[in-house]
Amino acid sequence: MQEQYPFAEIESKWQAYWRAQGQFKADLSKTDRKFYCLMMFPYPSAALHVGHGRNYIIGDAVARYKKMRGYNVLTPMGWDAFGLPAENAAIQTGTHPRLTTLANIATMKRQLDAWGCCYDWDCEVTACLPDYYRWTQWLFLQFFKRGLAYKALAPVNWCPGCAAVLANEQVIDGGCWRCESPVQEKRLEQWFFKITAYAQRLLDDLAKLKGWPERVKLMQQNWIGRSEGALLEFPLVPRPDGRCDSAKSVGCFTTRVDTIYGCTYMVLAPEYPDLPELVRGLPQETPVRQFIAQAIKITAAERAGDAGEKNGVFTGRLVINPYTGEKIPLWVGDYVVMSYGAGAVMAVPAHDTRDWAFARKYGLPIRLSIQNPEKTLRLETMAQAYVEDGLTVDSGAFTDLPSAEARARMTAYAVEKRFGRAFVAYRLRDWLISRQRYWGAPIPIVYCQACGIVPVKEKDLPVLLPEDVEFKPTGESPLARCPDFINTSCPTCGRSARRESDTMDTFVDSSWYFLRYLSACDERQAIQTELCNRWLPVDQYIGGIEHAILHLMYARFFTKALYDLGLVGFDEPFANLFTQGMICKRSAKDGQLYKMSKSKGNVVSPDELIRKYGADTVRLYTLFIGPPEKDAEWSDQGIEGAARFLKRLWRFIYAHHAVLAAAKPVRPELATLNARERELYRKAHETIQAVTGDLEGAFHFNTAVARIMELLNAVEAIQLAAGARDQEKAVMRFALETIVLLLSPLAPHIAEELWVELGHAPGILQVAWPTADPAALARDQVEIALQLNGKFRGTMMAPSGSDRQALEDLALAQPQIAKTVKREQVLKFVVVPNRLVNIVVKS
RNA sequence: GCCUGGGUGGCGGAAUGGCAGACGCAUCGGACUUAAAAUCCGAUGGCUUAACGGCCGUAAGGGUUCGACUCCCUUCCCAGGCACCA
Repeated sequence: MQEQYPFAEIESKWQAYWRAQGQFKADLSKTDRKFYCLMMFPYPSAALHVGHGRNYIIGDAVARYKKMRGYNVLTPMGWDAFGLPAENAAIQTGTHPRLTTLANIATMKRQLDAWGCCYDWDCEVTACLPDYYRWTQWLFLQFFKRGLAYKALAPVNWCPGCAAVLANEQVIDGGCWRCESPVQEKRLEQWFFKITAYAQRLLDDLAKLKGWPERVKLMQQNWIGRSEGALLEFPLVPRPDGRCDSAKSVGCFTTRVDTIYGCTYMVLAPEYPDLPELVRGLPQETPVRQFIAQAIKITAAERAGDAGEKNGVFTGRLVINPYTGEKIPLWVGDYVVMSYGAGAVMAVPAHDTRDWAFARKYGLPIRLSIQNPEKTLRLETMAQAYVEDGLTVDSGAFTDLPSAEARARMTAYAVEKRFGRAFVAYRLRDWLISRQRYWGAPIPIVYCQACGIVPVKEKDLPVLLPEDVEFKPTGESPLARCPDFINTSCPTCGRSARRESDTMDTFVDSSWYFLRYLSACDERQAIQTELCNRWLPVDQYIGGIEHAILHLMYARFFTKALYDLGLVGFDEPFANLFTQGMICKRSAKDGQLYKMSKSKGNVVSPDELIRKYGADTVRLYTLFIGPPEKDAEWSDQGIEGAARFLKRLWRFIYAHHAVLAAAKPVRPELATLNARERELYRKAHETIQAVTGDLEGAFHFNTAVARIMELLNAVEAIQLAAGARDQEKAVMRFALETIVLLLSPLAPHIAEELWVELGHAPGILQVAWPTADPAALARDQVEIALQLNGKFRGTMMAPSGSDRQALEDLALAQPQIAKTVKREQVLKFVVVPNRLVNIVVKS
């Protein structure tokens, strides 16, 4: 054993050992005590930085810990390898995305190895290779067959930066999730997955996800946005010019039917499909058309940013309030959203903030239909809408009912009179999956003049991405300009036809990869149902909070759809989810704290740090940096602490190597230990207990590392001499072995090496995780806190398990108490056995 | 605006009703060294005291309790999610 901690040498040695021994090869045939440990697979950008590392280091620590606890652990890794950055790089440099992607994968794989993160590489999947995307296409066809994939003309989010459309989930604050360009609304024909068909199940089944963070479930719940209400038809008053309308009524969705008697007008969204027809030939046609043109032009971001200012125009048409028979004006307004509910709202200005503002602006009537419990609302004195529930007033047969009851009875009335029904609206929209870009899985569809939209035959999959393509983005897929790709024959009639030129959103690729790991090399089928049913749901999923809605909702949707298709026998993919916080670093430019990213120029490369300190140091610091679910600031100085700790551990074992080697390998006998030995022995067991609790429960790696550091501090406080008693040597050896074992999931290389130096056979992962001995944890004497009227007044020692009376007597006998307090003065003793005595006296 | 988290030394953080500040970073002092680095030892919330000690202190204010960083109420601030969603 050498004096200096030779991290570089031992790290490559043990990495080779793990690989050679196949330490992380899962035996898929055995599923008793199975543990599927999954980390979100990375997008192969240029290289990993220490911020990415948190995910893999936590995952690796969990996998190693579970292995030592005797689980059959599956930890696969793969690559979310399709995506825009590689294509954008190709536009700039001319290098094909396939080449840069594969080169990046090689780099990142090397980095993961260097970190000591171990995976079963036999299960590796790479989303951009035909043997993977072939099955992504196959799944698309299954969805298509079931009507879950459809093409529709719809207003979509267009990102001018990426020259492609985006799904709703990919629009953040009106901008593109990737490049932050303001998103524009366009009407385009696009492919969608019918995720809304699963809205209710996605919502309901959140309750099943006991092992998910509450905030992630809440975010999904908000995103799905379920609202219960009623769908009501307002009959159209016939046109003044006597011509006919194709629609007889205008439907609207409301959650507040109870306010209907206060409804004084109705508003349509500018995009309302029937609107042009409704106004055709009327004097209002021109102003309405102008208004529509203007409203549609402004982007979603502008609309959101300008919330508050509401604009609209009268359509010249009237509708009839089906409850009152009253004729009310029909308006068009830019505050009504087409894609929610029915694209129309019944306006109750007295009881809705937006309607209030609109009515005030355009001088529309305001009528009170809900009274507050104090019955103090007067229209003349109201400064804003009263939006709470209350009691109905001036509501005909429904007057004087509590809001909830009014809603129930009014909805029932609508059903009875056949002008409405109860309805549930969701905020969730269908998932727009087509992208006008090259580097993705082609959508396996063919357009035939005669047969229309025709799916590619399954036996003809994959639809291969052509190699030689002009990448420049124009808003049309580069594939559309590739005649060899585009021109094909119809799978049904054989006549000449065109291929779909759009590719799939890369979130499609990542919605099922965790299933493919179980059969990565299967050329006959996408998913091995039996195997998946035995290994899933995933026991522990680990990834970033940024996917709380995006990937995590898409993957849940896919799993449910595949369940319905009979391809898997479970309907939730991830039983337990852990979302780690991001690693941030101050920017050298402006001193602000940013998420580590290449664009901010604040990345720290692991390569250099591993060269300087070793992988174990980087791992230990990454785990110690703070609570893993919270964001943390990377500190170049902080890592020194982790480095010092490992060096101290190494040096201590080096310095006592001979003594320890000479020690008889005996288990310490409690009864024969002296006080000092007993203390260290207990500390070791306390550490086992604490660290196990930290790893088992909520992944408190930061406190686990702190406990192990404490144990080393206690060890170092004892100078073990060559002539020390056998018992002392035995306790010392036990404490050191405990440190090494507890450290092995966190800093595995040094743990393997020191385990061997302590005289054991190689292969610490095969060693059982230690358990704390209750007898060793027990104490004869305990320290008890003394309080006088709740204020701390020192401590005293007492025999463990002393009863209340004994503790009271002992407390009164303590000099600092006896000085000022006599028993007669005591009003009350508060005794917490083994912890505290509080003496309450009259003050 | 609504919904979630948070706010503790110079810094990252620990403690979830019972000795606030574990562990680490930084800083200061000392040892070793010709010197420096590395390493080791010690100090390190504020005020006060010659000292023992005392008082104050977990965003602010109030409450519950023998006892509150922890529970409750009010306010402020920060972060995240949703947002003309009817």
